[in-house]
Formats: sequence, C-alpha cells, structure tokens
Amino acid sequence: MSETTPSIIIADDHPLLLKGLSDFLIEKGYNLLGSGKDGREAYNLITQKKPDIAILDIQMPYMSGLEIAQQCKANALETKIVLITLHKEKELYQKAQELNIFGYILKEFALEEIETCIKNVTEGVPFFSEKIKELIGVVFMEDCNLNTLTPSEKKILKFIAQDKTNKEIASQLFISYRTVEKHRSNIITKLNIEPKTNSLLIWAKEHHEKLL
Amino acid sequence: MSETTPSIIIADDHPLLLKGLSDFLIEKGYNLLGSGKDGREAYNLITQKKPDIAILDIQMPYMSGLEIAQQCKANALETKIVLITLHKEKELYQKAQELNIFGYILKEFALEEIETCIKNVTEGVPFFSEKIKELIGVVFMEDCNLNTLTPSEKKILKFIAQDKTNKEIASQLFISYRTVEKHRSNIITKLNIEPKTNSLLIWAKEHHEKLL
DNA sequence: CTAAATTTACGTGTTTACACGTATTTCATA
DNA sequence: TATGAAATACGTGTAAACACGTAAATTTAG
Repeated sequence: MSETTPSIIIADDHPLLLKGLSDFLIEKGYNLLGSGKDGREAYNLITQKKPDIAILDIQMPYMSGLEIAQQCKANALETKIVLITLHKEKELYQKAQELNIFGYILKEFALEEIETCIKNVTEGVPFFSEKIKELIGVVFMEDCNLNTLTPSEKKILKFIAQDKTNKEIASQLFISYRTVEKHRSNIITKLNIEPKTNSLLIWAKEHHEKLL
Repeated sequence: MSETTPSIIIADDHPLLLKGLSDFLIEKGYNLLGSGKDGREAYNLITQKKPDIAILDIQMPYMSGLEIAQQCKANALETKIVLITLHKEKELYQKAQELNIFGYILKEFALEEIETCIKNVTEGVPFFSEKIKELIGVVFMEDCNLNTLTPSEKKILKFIAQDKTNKEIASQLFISYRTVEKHRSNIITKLNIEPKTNSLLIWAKEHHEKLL
C-alpha cells in the first residue's frame, strides 16, 4: 500500500504540545512538512503543501480543527484530517463522519496511539481512540434528540444555560413567561430528561458547549 | 547568585507535553535530572535526586502537583515547586503561598514563560503567569468565603454539585431534608450568592472543581 | 392557497428551592 | 466544666420550575 512515508503537517496552539508532537514525529522518521500554532496557519499549510495527513488540535485560535476540516471538504482537498484533543468531546463522532475526518486521538494517549493512527490513515482506514468509541452509545441518542428541537426551543435552551430564569428570558424575548415555561416543558419532553426540578438547568449546563 | 545551572525534574501525565517540555529544557541546556508521568514518580524523583526545581502538572494520577508541594513542605525539602497547567485555576494563588510554591505557568504560554520562570525561581523570586494575576481580584473574595463554610456545608455543596435534590441529600446523609435546606440557606448567605432560585446550583456547577 | 408545524399564551396544580426565625443536641476546647 | 460553634430540625411563607391540557396566531412548505 503505502510505499512512501506520508507527509504530515501539525497544528496546536499549545507550544509545548506542538513541540512534543513535532519532535516525536521527526524522531520516528515521519515526513513532517510544517507546523502551525493556530487554525489559520494550519489551513495555509494544508493548502500550500498539500500534505497527506494533517494532525490538528480541535481548539485553536482563528479556526478550530473542525472548521478546517469543513473547509478542506468544501475545497475537495485530499489531505486527511486527524483531530487531537484533551477532551472527550461527545458530539464529535458524528461530525467526524460528515467532515471526512479520518482520526481522533486523545492527548492522554497520544504517543501510543499516534503511530497506529498514522499507519491506519495512510492506508485509508479511519482511526478513533477507544475511549471515544465508548461514549458513542450515549452520543447518538442525545444528539438526535437535540436536533428535534425547534429554533425557538434552542434559543430558550441557550438562555437557560446562561442562568436566566423564565421571567428574564420572557422579558428579553418580549414574550409571556408562560410561553417560556411551555417551551421548557416541551424541551424536557423532547430531550427525555429525567423529571426532577432542576434537571433542565443541569442538562443545559452540561451540554452548553453544544449549544453555541 | 546562581553560578551553576539549576537541576530540574519534570512531571506530566500527558506524554506529548512531557516530551515537549523535556526536549525544550534539554535543548536550552538545562540540567534535567529526570521526568515522571504521574505524581508518584514525580515525588520519588524529588526525594531521590533533590533537584533545585520541580516543574509539575497540577492534575496527575496518584498525586496532584499540589499534594506533592504539601509533602515537600512537610518534609522540609528544598526543591522549589513550579506548577504548570492548562486551566486558570482560580483558588490556586493563595494555596501557592501556603505551600511554598514558587511558580505557576499556563501551558498556553509555557515556552515564552518557562525560561523567565526558571531564572526567577533560581534566584528565589516567585513567578506567576500574568493571566493568573488578572484573576486574583476575583479570587480572594470567593475563596475566603469558601473557607468560611463548615465541613457539613461543604459536604452539602458537593452533593448539590452532583445534581442531588435536598431530599436525596437528606436521605443519603440520614438527616432531615429541612436540615439540608437550612444548610443550603446558610451556604448561600456565607457565599454571598445572588438571591435567585437556582443560584446555588449554578454556583456549585461553576465551582465544582474547587469542591473536590 | 391549504395543511402542517411552530410559536404564542393561559389555567391549574405539584414539587423544589430559598428566606428567616427559632430551638435542641452534639462536640471541641479553653 | 463551661462556653460557643456546628449540626440538627421545624414552622411559615414566597418564588420558581415543571406537568398536562387547551387553544389561538403565525409561519412554512407543499
């Protein structure tokens, strides 16, 4: 299959991590074409050097790893994207499918997993950290439900996550607080949230990243 | 002052970061005595090699950077502790004073800051990331209040942060739910939390790291 | 333009959170 | 042993969150 060493670019906004990854890849004899400290640099590197693989942090200034993946797909770039992150982002898995993302590595296990990942990806085989896969079961249900929410309901959810009371939300949206209550009730039903008094607030707090 | 290069040990549970830091220090010509991947290894390195400086991640398996600092102080070890972390932990600053911690670096700025930090610390001058200092104003008030809580109140707070209702907490602690309510009320008073219905839950959620 | 989905709104009732006061017991320690 | 802090518990009352049903206005899509 892969006779030649794959060309790689990397990007991470944490200088230490970038250095660690960079040194590691070089020591292992990979063909590292360059590295960037933010999303913009990463994207420029990809368009200019057209590497086989781009290993990107998810959270970076200017462009996230996800946005870069989107752009790459939109421009039909053949670079295979591997994301690397600290957090076990739950909703990422299905986005990965949509965006041609080939791999997902947790920083905690990076060293062990990175070589396997590069090997797989070079051969066109997607690679995902095991720890991620464990979460998928949970993921699917939650996010399918999230998509069933109407625009207004999502708007309400965002306010809830911002610690607003029904009345505050109502006055900010110029609607009756009863309406907000109804939305709230509907949201709870749609999301299958356990019937406890503050469960929606809790849910909103725990998933507020998804609402942005 | 410091004629010789200071001896250093480092520890971080993220292999990539450890490698990045390690390579960086070696390249810069520092006297790196060793590195560990968790708190236990770090502490052993400190007791055995007695380095001038120990650069430790805060969150590590077995022992946190903070716990190591505690042990060092208890055993009157002269190693100067520098903590390094991703998060802008708020309540850390005052603990740093108590535990003889000499430095605090954010990983985001590590490369730029690390040399300054080592230089300062070698000369006995504490070094803290500027970004941390910005937060101190907020910190003092919040954490002073946190320390005014009684053990029971802290216990209750932890339960609240775990999404428990008063009744659930009550039954788990074998006390009346009225007692829990009273504690709750007292906590709110002590912490100067704004008087809104779910403000305590919100507070607990936002500060749950501090409660562990 | 019509049908379906969404948004808006209210009524009624329950549960939980929280305020404020009071009072008893337990416990450490001066 | 005495004194005060902390933990325990209750009464009474208010406000907010949530359930469930109903229904009108509005928007969107076919």
